[in-house]
Amino acid sequence: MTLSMSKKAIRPVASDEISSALSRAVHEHRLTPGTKLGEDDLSEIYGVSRTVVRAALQSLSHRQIVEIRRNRGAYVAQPSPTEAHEVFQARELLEPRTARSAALNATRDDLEILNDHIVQEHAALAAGDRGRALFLSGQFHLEIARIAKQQTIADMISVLIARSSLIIALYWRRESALCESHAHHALIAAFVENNGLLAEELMQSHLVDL
Amino acid sequence: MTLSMSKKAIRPVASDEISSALSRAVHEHRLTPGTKLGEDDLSEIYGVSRTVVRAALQSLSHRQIVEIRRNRGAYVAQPSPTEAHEVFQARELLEPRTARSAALNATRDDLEILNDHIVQEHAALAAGDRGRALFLSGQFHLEIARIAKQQTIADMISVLIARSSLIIALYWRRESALCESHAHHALIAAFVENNGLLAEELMQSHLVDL
DNA sequence: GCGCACAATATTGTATACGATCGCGATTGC
DNA sequence: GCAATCGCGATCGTATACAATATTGTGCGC
Repeated sequence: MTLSMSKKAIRPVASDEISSALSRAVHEHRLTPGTKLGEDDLSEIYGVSRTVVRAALQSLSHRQIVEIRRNRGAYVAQPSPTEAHEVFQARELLEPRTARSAALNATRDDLEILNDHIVQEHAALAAGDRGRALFLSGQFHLEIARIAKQQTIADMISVLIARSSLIIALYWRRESALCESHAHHALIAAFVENNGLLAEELMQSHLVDL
Repeated sequence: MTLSMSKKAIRPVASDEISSALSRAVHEHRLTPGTKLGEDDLSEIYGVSRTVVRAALQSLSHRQIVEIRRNRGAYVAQPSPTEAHEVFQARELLEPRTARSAALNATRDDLEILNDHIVQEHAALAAGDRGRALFLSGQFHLEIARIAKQQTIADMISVLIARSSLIIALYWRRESALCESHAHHALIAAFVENNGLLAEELMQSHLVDL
């Protein structure tokens, strides 16, 4: 508790510390779909009042990471199969073309960052931290949207990635986190030679794989 | 006050009554970009406490309709030119393909609804209610996403349309609301004959026009 | 006359308190 | 013995109160 107090003193920032913490927990599959997120519990855990917890939960609910049922509380969302299809169809609409733009915009620094993502992902996988690997894999896609200098699209992709993580938690069976690495490597290769069309096609087939 | 109490009794629903009311006001250009939305003012106007007003404002801020500056208050968003481009690029990515799906899915009832939208839009325009015409024009696009049975994409388009309304309020000069009607009519025609490719192209050029 | 500093005011951020609603379990009637 | 209902506990929704921060107005000094 002393710790949380000191952290709060250091950080005059807002309540979305909590929402991003929860978001990350969902990304890393530390919170599984259907988990109840009681307001009192969270306010106890984070050492703040229910007011700020509610704000965080509402934020997550807008991003469809949690579902708020009136007078029932907040639960980690459980996307239906229909929603799952919708999410990946949306990603197929957004990401390939964004990858093309990114391939044309990518600077040397950008490539460095992307490579770093993959390195960290491998490290996490080697350490057995599958959740963190999954999170980094999502951040890789998000980074591409950022490189394409499309903040608006990046925001949309960000929520789609979060929902994808939930979908994976619900409907995934195979341990096919490895094949992704290859796809990501191939994407970077396309970026290196500024091959927009190739990047677009690679992203397309990468998404179809899922 | 008795009135508001009874209304509250009738409606057990939540606080997003306020957020949708504000959203609509923005859509219809009754609230212009940069307008300050004071919490006390709104709570007075709607006869509720600041708590619920804050929730509504946060909701709108997540949809980027209002911008919340810490300890400064909430203001109707003022999209930068960069953001404006991003919004329309995102719409160009999403809407043409969605229109194609919609053209293939559209039932007779759907066409009825779309026609009704246009009729109402013309009526509003004839009545000089340009704001309402603009709102209905946006709803037309949203309806297409609904017809395509893509709720996820529809949600994204919904926020893009809202932001488009802000962009129009900021950067529009010509009174070219008329040409839209023609484009929408042409889209319906493509829907009638289930011509997906035509619908996609029409939507594409329609968006490029803006 | 202008600028800066300080105080007063207003507005937002956070916490707490109270009322409403839902779920669950025990009790009672059939 | 089973089921339905009533009551209790828990949790959420809303309002209000308090604290922190920004803004504005005023007065003093230069």
